Amino acid sequence: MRILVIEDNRDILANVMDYLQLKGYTVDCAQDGVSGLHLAVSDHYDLIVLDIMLPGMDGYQLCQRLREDAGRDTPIIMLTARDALDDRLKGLKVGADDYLLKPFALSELVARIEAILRRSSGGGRHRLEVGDLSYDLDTLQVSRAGKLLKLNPIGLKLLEVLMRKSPAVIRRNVLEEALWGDELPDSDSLRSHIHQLRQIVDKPFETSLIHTVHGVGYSLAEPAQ
Amino acid sequence: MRILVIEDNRDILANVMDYLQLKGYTVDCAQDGVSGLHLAVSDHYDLIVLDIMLPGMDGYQLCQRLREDAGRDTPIIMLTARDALDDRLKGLKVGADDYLLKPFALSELVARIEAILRRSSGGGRHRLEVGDLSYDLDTLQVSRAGKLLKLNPIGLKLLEVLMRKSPAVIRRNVLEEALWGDELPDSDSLRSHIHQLRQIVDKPFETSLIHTVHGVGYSLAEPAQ
DNA sequence: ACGCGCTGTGAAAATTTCGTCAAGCTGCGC
DNA sequence: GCGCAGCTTGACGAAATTTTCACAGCGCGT
Repeated sequence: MRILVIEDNRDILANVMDYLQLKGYTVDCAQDGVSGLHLAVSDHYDLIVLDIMLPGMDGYQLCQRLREDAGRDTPIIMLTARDALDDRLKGLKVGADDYLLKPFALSELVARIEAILRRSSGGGRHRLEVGDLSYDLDTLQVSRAGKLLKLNPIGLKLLEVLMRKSPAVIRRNVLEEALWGDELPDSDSLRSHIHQLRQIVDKPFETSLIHTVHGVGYSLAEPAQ
Repeated sequence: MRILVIEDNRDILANVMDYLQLKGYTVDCAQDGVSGLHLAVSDHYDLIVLDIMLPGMDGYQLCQRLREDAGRDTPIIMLTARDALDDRLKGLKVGADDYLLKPFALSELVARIEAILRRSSGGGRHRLEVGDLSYDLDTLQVSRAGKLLKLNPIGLKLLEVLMRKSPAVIRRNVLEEALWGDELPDSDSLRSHIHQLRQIVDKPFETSLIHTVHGVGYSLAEPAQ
């Protein structure tokens, strides 16, 4: 479990980091808002401990930008020295998951962290559905009409893009970029993968969901539309 | 959802009850510790809002007797006017799930209630369970089908991550990050550890819980799913 | 109808990833 | 220093996946 601690007071920061590492967490830190936000966006964390008062950018702004600009829903626990009601509410309103009043016991922080991690790991079930086709993004299980389908990593990625934008048509170059980024293969292997995907997703069933748009790309949609 | 509010101040009590009923909860109340405990034991509630300072029996005693004598683990949110650290800790230690400092906004109380209800419906305590596999995070004991298993530190960590997110698939790099943070080993030693973990967790039993997802990572789940 | 370019199809070749094992390394208690 | 447990590394065959290629068929403009 990776935790990011953003706190400008060196003493508190060192204490918190030591204790969390002792508890088996992997801990990174930042001492100001800007670098904290940068870390939070560029790397993956399971939870963020965020001080309100920070040089550069305060905790509220950081939280808000992380949620709204970057679209991350990483759980956040806020640390605040003030106990005014408005501050607590403001934190929750801006998207924090919990708060802790200074001074706090390290054991209490850990209790909060565990509670939040328990909550967030259980709740997030991401799933894509188009017609009778369903794709669980957590377990990577794809099924159609109740039947489980076995897909390759590339097949999964392809399907994800197609389902996300369904029923829109996706251009070939967009699909290729989604699969390979900038370093795309010499030959046109996208065709082979679409073919393979069809074998698994469409072939065993009555109706086809994957449609080709000549000269443009592919789309995934129910026949009704 | 049934909520029991134990609070001796009539104004606060009336306010809280009105607001909670407005939010769709079924609310009962008590104005002293003894009748509060009686209600909590004799009836079923999904959550209890408990004031610390009560005539007859204070909140700590009530909480403790509810947990230890009656064996109920009904979630409890404590209300305290003091913000001394010891009081908060004492509440959590005695078995409360959360606390709220007076004065508080009713909207905040509801937010807390919803968080707790979400949490308690989904989760256990300091123990992870998947199928017949169980991992006590306090004693670090892992057992399957009643048999105790002996694991290395790395094995434990690996298992913890896999069980926490079960039945989701965990990507290789996430596992590596969880084990080694940023300083990951030169070669692919994750494979060796998975192998070792399998020898202990899966090999001696009928069914396998650890599954590899080629090109992605690993998952821990019951075969049924 | 014709031809060119785009697409579907199938299979072999190339590459990557995986399971397994054994040897070597490190830190630690004795 | 010795032995031990835990961790890392490298090697190998096996399995799965991805790429490449050749060819047939189709769409579309002329």
